[in-house]
Amino acid sequence: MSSLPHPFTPQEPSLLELGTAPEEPCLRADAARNRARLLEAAARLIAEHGVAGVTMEAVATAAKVGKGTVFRRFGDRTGLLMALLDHSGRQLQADFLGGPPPLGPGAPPLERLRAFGIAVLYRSAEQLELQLAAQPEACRRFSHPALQALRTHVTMLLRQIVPDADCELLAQTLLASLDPALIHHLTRQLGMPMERLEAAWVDLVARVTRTDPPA
Amino acid sequence: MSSLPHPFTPQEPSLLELGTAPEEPCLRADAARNRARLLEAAARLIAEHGVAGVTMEAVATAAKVGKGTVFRRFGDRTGLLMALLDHSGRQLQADFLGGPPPLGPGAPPLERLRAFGIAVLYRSAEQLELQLAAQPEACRRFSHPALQALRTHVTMLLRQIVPDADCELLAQTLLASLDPALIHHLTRQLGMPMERLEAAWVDLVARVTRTDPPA
DNA sequence: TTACGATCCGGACCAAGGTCCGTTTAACTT
DNA sequence: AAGTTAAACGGACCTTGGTCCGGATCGTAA
Repeated sequence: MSSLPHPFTPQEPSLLELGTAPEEPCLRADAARNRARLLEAAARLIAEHGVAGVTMEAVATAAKVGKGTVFRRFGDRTGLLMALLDHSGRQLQADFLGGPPPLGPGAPPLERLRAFGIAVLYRSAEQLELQLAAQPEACRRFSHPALQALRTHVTMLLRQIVPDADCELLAQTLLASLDPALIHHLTRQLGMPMERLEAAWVDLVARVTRTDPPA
Repeated sequence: MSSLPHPFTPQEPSLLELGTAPEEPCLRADAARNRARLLEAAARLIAEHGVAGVTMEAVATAAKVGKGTVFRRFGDRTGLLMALLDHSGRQLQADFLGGPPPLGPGAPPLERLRAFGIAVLYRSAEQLELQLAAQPEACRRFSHPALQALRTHVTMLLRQIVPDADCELLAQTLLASLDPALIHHLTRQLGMPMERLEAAWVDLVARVTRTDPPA
């Protein structure tokens, strides 16, 4: 894998200010320097050997730094990848918070929402390799036979209810809202009661299948 | 972690018929025997030490089998966990394919769809530990600050458009349909063009925000 | 400038996932 | 019953993520 041209080619001159330690108040001089070095090295490795080439040891070596330093700074491999991702993340964030319409303020909410989704869509389509590397195994869940069965079933039901819609993709969305990881996050980490999730599901189904656009 | 009672307590006597090699046509006698042994051992390990205790070597040892055998049979750790999950997966599948209404055939599609989501919801809520273990890192993505910003933004927009709805959860759903891994799956593995995704997003937004009296 | 404490660095070390290949064995043939 | 072959087995071996702690450095205060 990854012998084709990689989407992540650092053209920005000021890669050093990439992710200026958001949460950590102040970093000791050497720590900050090493952090920058590491991010630069990681970006270079990605450009040269693809995401697979970003081994913690390789990054450490390329940055002329000890392996332990990488882990102390970024926690783990995922943390490092996330830090790299943070850059474009903040870009998009700035765009819809203060940029020009229709993404930024000024346009009506509905229009902004449309533009938002499309922006995310295309941004994701670029950094796929990196995005996926930060979430190992992330795509296998979609091809799991059991899930495919669920999807087929939901698609079939949708076809009977809203024949005109893109039922495959609608089914994907519905199933995405039932993702175990999401449920875990909502109930365990955010403390939402199951009843609320249940109500939200029923409401979502109602909205999605409401079939009366009088044009 | 995982010192509390584990949700996965094998009470079923016939654990051996758990996942009877769905795709692989026929398994050699010894292979089938070892497969069963491995699944049994894995289930026991989970019950005793939680999912974290399910080390490939531990499973192999407990099943009195070589490590290589585990990998040949299940591919990797995720594969093994998936195989364990398959059981309840097939159960649910049978329920909505041939079970009694409202889940099974007999009820109107809309009602079945509602019941379906709720069933998945509660099933997921049980096997969380296992589900999550099969998708390492799966829940970290939700707490990532960049994603939180997106969510806040979408929630805010939704509040302006459909103030009566549960906008937080609606936002979660919308964002879930923009998940990078999902986009990758749809475009790369299923070959859908971006234009279709874009259209689906616009349609989804329209459906979700359609604000006409259901009553 | 010196002294000192907090912070950081480095790389040896460990555990666990994943690979490889020579050996064994089940299933089928004659 | 013996032979043949494709498949399965086992466990040594490699890689890589992650931990640990003695020693080096930075920032600061005197």
